[in-house]
Amino acid sequence: MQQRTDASGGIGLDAAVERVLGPGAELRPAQRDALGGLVDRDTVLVARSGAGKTAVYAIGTLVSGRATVVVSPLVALQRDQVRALGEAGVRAASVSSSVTPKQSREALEAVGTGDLDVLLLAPEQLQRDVVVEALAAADVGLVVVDEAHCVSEWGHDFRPDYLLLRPALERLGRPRVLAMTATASPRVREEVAERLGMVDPRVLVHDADRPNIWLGGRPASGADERDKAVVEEVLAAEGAGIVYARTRRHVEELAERLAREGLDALVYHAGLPDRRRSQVQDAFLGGEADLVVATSAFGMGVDRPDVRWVVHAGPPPSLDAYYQEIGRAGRDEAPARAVVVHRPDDFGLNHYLRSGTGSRPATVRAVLAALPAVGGEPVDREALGRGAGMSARTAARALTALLGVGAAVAQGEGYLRGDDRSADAVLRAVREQREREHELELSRVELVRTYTDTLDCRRRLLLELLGEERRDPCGRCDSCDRGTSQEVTEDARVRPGQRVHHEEFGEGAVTVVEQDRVTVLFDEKGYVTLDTRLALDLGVLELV
DNA sequence: CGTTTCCATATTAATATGGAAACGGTGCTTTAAT
Repeated sequence: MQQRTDASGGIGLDAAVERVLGPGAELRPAQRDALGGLVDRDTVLVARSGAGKTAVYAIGTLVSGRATVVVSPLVALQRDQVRALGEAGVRAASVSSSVTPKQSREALEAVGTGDLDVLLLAPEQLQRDVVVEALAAADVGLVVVDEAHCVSEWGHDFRPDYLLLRPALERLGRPRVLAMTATASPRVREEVAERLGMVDPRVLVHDADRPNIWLGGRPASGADERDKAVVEEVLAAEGAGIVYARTRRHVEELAERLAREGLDALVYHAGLPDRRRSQVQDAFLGGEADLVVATSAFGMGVDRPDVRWVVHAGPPPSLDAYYQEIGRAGRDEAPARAVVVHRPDDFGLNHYLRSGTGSRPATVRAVLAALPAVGGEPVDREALGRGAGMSARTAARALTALLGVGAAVAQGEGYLRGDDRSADAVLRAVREQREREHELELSRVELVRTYTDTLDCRRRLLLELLGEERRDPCGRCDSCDRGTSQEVTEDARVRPGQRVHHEEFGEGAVTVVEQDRVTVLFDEKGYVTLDTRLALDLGVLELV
């Protein structure tokens, strides 16, 4: 174990850099940027995988001499992360259902005594009192939210504890927060910052583009045509690759179809036993297998440098998700290829999958009734569940909705009413809020259609969505190859970022500009793609 | 939203049609019995 040196308990920056990165190594610009000011302000760091995001908090932790808590979504990856941190000279451990209670207890004690630098855990752990109390008593200087896009992508429905991170952070005494992700559109970045309760955060964006990945799209009219196109793509591709399908069944079908063509494809989805899943992932990562057909479950942790291509058999649920998935290709920076084969009818599934259900009204009503009135004594989640006659988990889900409309607030270690609106008024507000979110989600699904159908430069469209303005066509997508990409002229009337007003949809910001279409993210309505000339000339859309 | 499955009903009494119902993706948890 290394000796701490200076008075604050931390070691110097140079020493920390050397310990984490190795002798003689230097910080990359992205890392230097992120480290400077890390202790002064909350930070959202968007940097491509392989940019050394882990080193940022490892070094930050060693320098500050205080403990760091890392919220990491997948328990299955935490063991590797702990090991990697250990090799970098950082004392790390994790708390989860896959370590023994004894190990968990010891890890929490070690944080308290300053004998541990980094503690990794899933967001669900921060809803357990033993965990939060131990961490609140310890000297935690930084909370890192890794794969921070999960806050937005998973929080709403799938893993609601992501939305309860904010009150958990309050209970820890609001340490500095660093949210890290490889890709996120400005909308997702804003949501992450807001959901985590960041105040005036720094937003650092580095190298969103992956210029070595060639982008393409192939339309198909029927299911058979679509699958045939996928097989063609795979047959024509060289090197290791991933086929993404939307359902487990489709994954299995495609694997069989590829087998008939003599291609040995491994199958990966969450319906397989854990043992099989790790076998497949290890085989792919280890290079014993070069072809995997998978659902979106195959993703985080797939860090093989020489993946040469990614083919989507059907549209992804959002362009944020699409960029995540194709980002698994070409990490070695050698040429790679990403093709989406799309059929109009397949968008229906994404509509369903993105629709989300939310708590039943009766549940929301019961939780609301169980909350103490304004000025009362706050109750914790367990008590809330008991009071409402349901599991703490079910209650927490409804609580998230109530927090979202201000009908509930977190105070200290518990929750209470945020105002004295009637139950009917609150339920109406919850329903309206859900409808707004739903509409926004559906508009994100439709935005994928804008990408698949475009004749203009695909990369420019994707990058503009991610908040990077580009004028010149990229030269490495099918539109550019075909010559249908357009130069953006200096006198273009709309550019990304421009605020606009639409007579029906209200205020919004231009997100993507194509040859003759413009996509606007309206504050209330979500993403809408319009015919630029028509909208502007008829006065339907005005520049603000 | 679209596809598949299931069952009832219809008639080419063993297969066809149709309409209703079910299903579709990501993972954390944790307890009890081997």
